[in-house]
Amino acid sequence: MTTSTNPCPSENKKHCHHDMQVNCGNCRLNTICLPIALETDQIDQLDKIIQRGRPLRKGEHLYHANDPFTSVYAVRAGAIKCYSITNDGKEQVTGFYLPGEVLGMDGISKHRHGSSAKALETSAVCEIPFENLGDLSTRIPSLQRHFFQLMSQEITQDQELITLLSKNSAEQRIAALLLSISSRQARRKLSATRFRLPMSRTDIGNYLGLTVETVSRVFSRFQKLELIAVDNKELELLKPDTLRLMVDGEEGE
Amino acid sequence: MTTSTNPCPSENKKHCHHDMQVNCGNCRLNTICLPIALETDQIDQLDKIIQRGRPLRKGEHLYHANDPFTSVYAVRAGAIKCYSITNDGKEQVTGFYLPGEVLGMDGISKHRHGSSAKALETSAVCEIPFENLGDLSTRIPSLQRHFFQLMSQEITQDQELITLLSKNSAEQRIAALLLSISSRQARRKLSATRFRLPMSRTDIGNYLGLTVETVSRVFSRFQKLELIAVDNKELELLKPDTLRLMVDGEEGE
DNA sequence: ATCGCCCATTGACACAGGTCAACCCGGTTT
DNA sequence: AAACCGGGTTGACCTGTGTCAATGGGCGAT
Repeated sequence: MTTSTNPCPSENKKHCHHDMQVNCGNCRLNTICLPIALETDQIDQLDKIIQRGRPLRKGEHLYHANDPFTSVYAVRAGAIKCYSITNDGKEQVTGFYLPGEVLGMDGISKHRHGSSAKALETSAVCEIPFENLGDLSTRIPSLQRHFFQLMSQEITQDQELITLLSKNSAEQRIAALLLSISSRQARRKLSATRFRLPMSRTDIGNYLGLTVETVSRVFSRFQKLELIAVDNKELELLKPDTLRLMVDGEEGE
Repeated sequence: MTTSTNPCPSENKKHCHHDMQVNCGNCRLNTICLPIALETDQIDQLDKIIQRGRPLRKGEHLYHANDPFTSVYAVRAGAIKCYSITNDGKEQVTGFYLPGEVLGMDGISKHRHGSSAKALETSAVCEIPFENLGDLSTRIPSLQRHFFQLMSQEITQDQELITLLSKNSAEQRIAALLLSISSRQARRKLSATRFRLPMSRTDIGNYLGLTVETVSRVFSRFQKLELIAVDNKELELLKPDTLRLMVDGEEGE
């Protein structure tokens, strides 16, 4: 409920007293982030292992693919894009992470990050050293359970994306992405119908397996049909129900 | 360390005494399955919570989407296909699971299975009740770590599939699947170049976001180019290196 | 054997989305 | 203010894959 939307207005300063005050107990995201389902004193324990660095500026990396894996990260503000480079040198966007969401879990298996993570805008993240989280999880079973759930959720989401890519048209994919962002906005108690897209058209296309041109055309088409109103990255969903219908599509029947 | 490679040679018989004797300690898959990295006495503890039911016949379900989630499963023999039904009623294959592989982890987050699991041929699975596994994990940190790794691996694999679907041609997708099965064969010390595809062309197409017709045409083309030899479901990779090149593709350059 | 069924293959054609190219717009450099 | 640059939009055309339809082959049931 701060007046400024930017968590750290003086982002150039090395230390931002704003950030130093943050902890899981008072973070306004603690009902949707890792601490969910933890007791107050357990949150304090979790809090002790979490590290909060300086904010990332747009374009800065949180980690690179193949960096040794040490931590997972929770987004506190801003937006992070995860991507990997395919063997033939192309970028593949694997996900967008918004405040309250946890990224980096794909690095656990190989002890190296499987993808790179880059700030799409000025962002703040909480670093959660994985060793400590593992230890703590053996002492707080509900934390272990919750973390299992987080990973399982990531799997479910990836599988939904797989379905989207393998079965749905360009329009359906884009409608689905817009609705996904919308519902994640709602989870944070922000407007579900008006928001700013943190990522470029190119990123959207890359994520959804489409070219920029197609993304642009679909946006234009949606605009013409008055399903949405776009002004560059500012977006308003005018008829979310219609979009929902497109995604849940009767067409195939 | 058994002499027979097939854990249940007389697979038509309702009860196969072989199966009743199986435990993690003597299972020939224990170097690639869950017990990996456990001590002997820890394996015994794991073994105690694992349940081994009767084999599944082809077409039988291990669980259905939306069944309450209680367990994850390790395949001991045969092959399992996981799939979900999209909101417009189409099937989406989300994965094929071969011996030594663990499935069902997408159910953890919602306490319900996110997909259905069906035997592609006569199969045997080990059921691992998740509550018990969680408890045991708090006492055996290496088990917890390994299970985290398994889930992370599933995430990585899903992301690879996402990349495949969003960036690669029909030929590349199919080449990639063949190589994936090949390497999983090798992991089990079976031939990496000759094997039987347990799934139908339709399933392959569904999994890879292609139609049956396209799958069939690509198989024919590969056959004509003498990259593979196909006889219905029997497959031989004649030039795995060429296939590998197709997947790692220079083309885009 | 014969029937029926399902899976696989092949061909002809259509179309969604990719490719290539031109242009626009807002911001930054000179 | 001119030149530049990256991101976005739009148009014209092309192509890989889907769609539809016909045919064949394997296998279980009778």
